[in-house]
Amino acid sequence: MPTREFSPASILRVALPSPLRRLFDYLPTRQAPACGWQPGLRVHVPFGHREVVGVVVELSEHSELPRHKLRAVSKALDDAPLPADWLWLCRFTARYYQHSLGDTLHNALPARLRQGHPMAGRTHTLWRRHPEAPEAPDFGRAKRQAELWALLGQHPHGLATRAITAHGLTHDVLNRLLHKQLIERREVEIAAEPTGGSLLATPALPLNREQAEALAALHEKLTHFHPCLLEGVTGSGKTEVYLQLIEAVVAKGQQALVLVPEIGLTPQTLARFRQRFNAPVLALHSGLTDAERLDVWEAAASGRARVIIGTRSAVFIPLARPGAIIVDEEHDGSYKQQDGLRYHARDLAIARAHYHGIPVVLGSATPSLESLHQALNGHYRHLRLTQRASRHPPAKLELLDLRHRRRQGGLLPDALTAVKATLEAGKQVLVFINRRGFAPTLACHACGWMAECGQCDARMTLHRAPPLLACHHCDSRRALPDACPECHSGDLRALGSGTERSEETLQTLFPDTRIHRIDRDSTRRKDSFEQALKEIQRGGPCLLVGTQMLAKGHHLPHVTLVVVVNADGGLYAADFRALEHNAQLLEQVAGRAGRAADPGRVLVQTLHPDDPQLGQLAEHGYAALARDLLEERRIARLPPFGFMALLRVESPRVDAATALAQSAASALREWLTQTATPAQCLGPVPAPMERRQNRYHLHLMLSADKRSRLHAAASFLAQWLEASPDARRVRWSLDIDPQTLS
DNA sequence: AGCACGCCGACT
DNA sequence: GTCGGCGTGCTC
Repeated sequence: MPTREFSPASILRVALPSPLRRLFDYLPTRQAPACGWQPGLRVHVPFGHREVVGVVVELSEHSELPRHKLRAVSKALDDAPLPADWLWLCRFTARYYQHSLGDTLHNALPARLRQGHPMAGRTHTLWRRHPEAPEAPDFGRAKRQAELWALLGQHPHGLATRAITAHGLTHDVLNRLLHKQLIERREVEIAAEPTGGSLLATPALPLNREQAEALAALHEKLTHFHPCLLEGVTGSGKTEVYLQLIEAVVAKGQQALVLVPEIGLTPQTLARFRQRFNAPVLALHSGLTDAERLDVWEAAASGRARVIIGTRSAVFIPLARPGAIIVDEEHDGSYKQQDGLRYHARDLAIARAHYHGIPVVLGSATPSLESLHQALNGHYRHLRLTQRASRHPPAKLELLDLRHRRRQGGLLPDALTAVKATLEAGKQVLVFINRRGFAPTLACHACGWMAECGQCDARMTLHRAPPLLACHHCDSRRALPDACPECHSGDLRALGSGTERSEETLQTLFPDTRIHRIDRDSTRRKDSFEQALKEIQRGGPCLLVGTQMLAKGHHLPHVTLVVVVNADGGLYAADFRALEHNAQLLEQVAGRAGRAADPGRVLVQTLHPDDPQLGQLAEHGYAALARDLLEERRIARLPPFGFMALLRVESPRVDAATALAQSAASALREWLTQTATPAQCLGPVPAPMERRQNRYHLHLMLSADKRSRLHAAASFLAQWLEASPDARRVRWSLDIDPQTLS
């Protein structure tokens, strides 16, 4: 076999699924794979006392180790390397986030591939009517068999097993018809499946002037790296711009990758894309089996899939002919992975678009300050959509003073009056409370005792259905005490209110009104959320009580009043991003009001009605507040004007965590001084809520004005930790560009 | 991370 | 006697 430009390698440098941030050298097997040894080939190798799957990333003539210490690869798993774009992105990610390359590759590979299963030659079973079967066989009383027969009649090219079982038909029914030789099965290689026909299924919608301008701007540079911020108020038609951009990309024979937030990948979203394009639109969502995930991977890598929609991890999908990347709701927190490899999918999408030389569109009604900054300083193209389809201007926030005033179910009298009027007018009301459960805690009115979690520095939340105390930071639960455990008084009271309590109180105030509570507890059952949404979208007066789940994305055309029970969540928090996130959330919630024919009202209850920033948000909206916040960040040299990395250290033993954090800090400070690196090291400090699940958390903050300096310091820190024996006894992780400080 | 090795306590 | 707790060390 010819090896082309690759000389017969003497050493294979392999990345392995291990936190160790280095490669491991192996000797090649006697016979090379068909393509010769190349970076990107998966291999089985002996590693310590076990066999693991690794990826060859370099070929070399020499090893640092003496030859007799090297072991040989057990076997090559592929006869062609993994996609080059994928490999590039993984290497970039590992470097940027200071993470082991082997572990990064492992994370980014579909489960089947990381388990060592072969890439190619996979087949689907398709079932169809036997060509020689009679037209209308008699099934007698076998209703299921007749049903299957009829179903296959509609699909002359055959139907996949999964599609058949989805109709409620079992393997047993299939086998019976197979036995009677009425149907036949075919194994079809997945790579050979047809790719769909004409481009447009349903016609594009007409664009307004702003949409047309945005689209024209995107069309200008379809063959270049072209980062764009599409800042469009709720209901301004961002999705239509995405769809028409994708249309252009697909028409050129290229692929589009669409990233959506975790809760954004709904059947409706998917249906909207699928209806629009009569080309393969594949979704990567949590409901897929490992085999299906691999199918999507293969379809994207081969170019058969034309549109791929997925959440955070979809940024790693390989693309044969990339044409554009879209990041919808780019400010959404779910794009940042919060454990292990802490990558930000939006940032990787930009890096990827740069690598491919293609446009990337970041869409949001409430852009992150990072993206807004890049748009304002000209690094990104700034496209704006300010007109709402409904012609009503976005509702202004009306601030209601919570101080010294009675409330029922969390609502002030003015708010209740507005609720009553709205319901009487036959419209819907959304009550937004960012707290699930019945009440934030249970307190003793006699001695002041409060229910605290035994494992966390946190109060336990009172739940009513079922009745218990639950910690929202760990999985501990407790039965409700009959009396105060401290003073044995029976006067225990719920303190404050959550969604359950508001629902209950509002139901007594509006006994004839249908109330839907939407939070993580009420939507445990698989499609209960979908069901509730359907009912809500049909119209008719009702009350919606819910958390963030309701705030994001969902189209609620009959809601004309939104009440925010408490807007103060982020106002005076320690986390410098809290206000940005709080403002984004408020704007999103407010966007739920009056999306259809009727204008909306948004009532925002607050203990700080005179707060200038809340006032700015209420009076001039998110865009105005965001510019103020950017100015504050500039003065404070905070992101996006400075760069940060956060070392988190945790251990069940507070002394071990503290000792490591302190010695890491002094090692880093010494290094900063010696190398004269202009970067700052702050801490270590106890993390907010220091004890969680009986583990103690400490933070060491690194900051610098230039990304390269931050990178150098973070790189030193990671190497120091990896070499430190003490670091093996505690858990630590380095978070580059942390999104939250908790 | 995994996994083996090794050294101590409390069981059939 | 040995089963198993987790501290320590190593992985090309």
